[in-house]
Parts: sequence; structure tokens; C-alpha cells
Amino acid sequence: MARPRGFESGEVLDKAKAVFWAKGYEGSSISELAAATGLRTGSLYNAFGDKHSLYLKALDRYGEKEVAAAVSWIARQDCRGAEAVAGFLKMIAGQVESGAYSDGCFLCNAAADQAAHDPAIAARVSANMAPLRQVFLERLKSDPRTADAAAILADFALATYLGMFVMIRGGADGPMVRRAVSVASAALSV
Amino acid sequence: MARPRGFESGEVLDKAKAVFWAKGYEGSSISELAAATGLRTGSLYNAFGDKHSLYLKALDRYGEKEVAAAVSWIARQDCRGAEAVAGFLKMIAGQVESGAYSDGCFLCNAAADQAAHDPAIAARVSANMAPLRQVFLERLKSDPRTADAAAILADFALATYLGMFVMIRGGADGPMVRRAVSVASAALSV
DNA sequence: TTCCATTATGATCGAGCGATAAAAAAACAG
DNA sequence: CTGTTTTTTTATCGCTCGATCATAATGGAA
Repeated sequence: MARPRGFESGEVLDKAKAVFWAKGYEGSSISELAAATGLRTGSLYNAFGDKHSLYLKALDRYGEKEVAAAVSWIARQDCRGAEAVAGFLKMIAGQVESGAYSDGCFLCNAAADQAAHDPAIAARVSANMAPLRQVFLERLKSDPRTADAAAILADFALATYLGMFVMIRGGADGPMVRRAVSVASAALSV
Repeated sequence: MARPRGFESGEVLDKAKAVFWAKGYEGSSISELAAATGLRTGSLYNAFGDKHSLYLKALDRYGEKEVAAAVSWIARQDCRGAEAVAGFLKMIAGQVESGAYSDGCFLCNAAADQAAHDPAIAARVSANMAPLRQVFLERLKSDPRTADAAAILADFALATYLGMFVMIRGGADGPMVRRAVSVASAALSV
């Protein structure tokens, strides 16, 4: 009955997400986003609203894909909760070390970049970080050896996870990250 | 012989630093910086060069004041190295919890915001982060109980320190940060 | 085939950006 | 006082920003 969309929203959001992820909110221009997505600015505005709204959708997309993948990775580990969490940190550290995540963690960047003075962004960052902490918590709770300390260990694992990305973006080399995570992993296996 | 400056460079840099710290590089406009410092844009450019150069000077100023204060706090603690480092993390966590550092850590923000695609900024972030890691390392080395693991513990302490600020800017509450640091402190006291 | 609801396109808006240059002001040397 | 040097001021530059709108295009419904 009406003209159909010439694009798939998810794919466009993934491309916009990549731009925001790499360059931050203020550092990403509409024309840059249009070029990266292949849409004209008019189509972007029609489909996703203004820049702020598009940023929030990109954050949510990160939660749906990257964070969800991490959560699922941890959930399917067939080992003790502490080992699953520690294994996750080590895996990320390994990826970071081998050059992946050169743009850091989108949620970390958003937190440092925009969250302080934009409540809507802060809320999305928090909401998209929560599942990760939640899966830490659940796995640690389900293990008798870490059940009592699950809450503090989950918060600790989250801090380590976030710190890792800031470290690497702050110029730390791979071995530094690996060393930091090795201590954190040991601390988790109380 | 010539007209003297009507301001003190350090004071101006402190005010510019506060703006960059709170709003990030792209988020801070020249006119905003001029208003905050009380200078006109012409004077800013004459004294500090362009925006990029002013940002680097603000980063260095953070290293000279905030980071130096942290380093000196740790250095003058009269206790074991691990306790000094853990005490530092706890002190910062306490300040964070009581509402200080609502803008996070300037170096963390710069790392997440700009360092990835600006080598000059990355270098300054790294250079200004180094003294903190160095004092961690020295104190831990000087203590027989942590001397062997000093390098990995120093990197770990740095990751925790950075992670704390991202956590709080990402919406974590005080207790979450306190819990995270409590585990980290325990991990330091091998 | 005609109509209609929606999308895509291309041009363009005012605003604010970073940055600059000319003119005015200040302090000191002579 | 006068001359010299630097700073401060004022005005404004060209540009890109985010955002909008009229128009053309699209494809099923009638």
C-alpha cells in the first residue's frame, strides 16, 4: 500500500553503532552516519528520529548483540561459576591483546563520554550493562564456593571488565591487560 | 616593555581542564572554554594555541595536580605497600561514593573519548597515567610479601582504579563500587 | 490503470563551530 | 612624552553542524 523501506533497520543500526562506537557521540556527524549507513540524512531522520535517538538505539543494539553474546558465552560454560567468569575475562583480554576491541567497549565509551550529563544515555548504559553483571551474579551464586560472596565478586568482575578496556585505550599493552586479568581471575576463585 | 598577561596560565588551565573533564573534547566549545576561563577566544589562542593544544595542556595539568596528588598520597602512607595501594583504592571509592568525581577521571574520559584516534592524546593519557602505575609498582616492590608479584599487582590495581570510574559513570551506585574495591583490596594483600 | 500512503532524494536552512585579523589598550624603555 | 612590544578586544570569517521540506519515486489497493 505504501512504498517499502529500502534497507533493513538492524543492518543500518549496526553501521551507525560502529561509527558512534569508534568516534563517540559528538565526534560522529550526521553526514558521517549517513555515509556509513548508505542512507541520506532524510531517511535517517525518518526512520530513527534525531541524532540523540539514533544513539540510544545504537546503544540498545549493542546490548542486543555484543552484550547478549557475552552473556550467552558465560552462560554456556560448563564449569564452576567463578571459572566461567574468570574465563570470560581472560577471553576478552586475549581478544583485546590481539588487537580486537581497538575501539574499546561501546558502553564504557558512552559512560565516559556522555552519561554524566545526559540522563537518557546514562539510563541506557546502565540498562545494557546490567545483563552482564546479572550473569556474573547468577553463575557465582549457583556455585557453593562463591555463593556467599557472589554480589561483591560480580561487582568486582564488572569493574575489572570495564577497567580493562579503559586501560587498553589509555595506551596499556597486551601484557599489562593480561597481568591485570590474571590477578582478577585468581581473586574470583576464592 | 610589553603589556603583561592579565591572567595566570595555571588558573586558566584549571578552568579549561574542568570543562574538558566534564564535557569531553568535542563536547567543549571554544566559546564555552572562553566563558569558563574569563578570556576571549583571541587570548586563548594567543596563549595556548588551538583547541587541540589546549586540551593536551589540560591533560598535562591533570597529571601535574590530580595525579601527582594521588601519587603523593600513596607515597606518604606509612604501611605495607599492598595496604597503601588498597587504602588508596578505598579512599577513592569513598570519595566517589560521596558524590565527588561525578565527572569521573579525566584520563579515563580522555582515553575512552579521544585516545583511540588521536595519537597525541593517547600519548599524553599514557604518560599521565604512568606515574600512578609507577607508584603502585614501587610500593609493592618494596614489600617482601608482594615484591615477586609487584608487576601484575600494579597493573591489576590500575585496572581496578580505572574500572571504578567507568562503573560510576555507567550508573553504578556507591555500594557497587565499594564492593568491587573490597575484593580488589583483598586480592592485593596476597 | 489510477490512487494513495509511505519512503527516498536533493537542496537548503539557521546556528554554532573553530579560528583569525585588525584595532585598541597596556606597560615599560628611552 | 614617545616608541615599542605584547596582550586584549571586537568583529567576523568560512565551514560544518544538525535538521527540515518540497518533490520525486515506489508499489500494493481499489
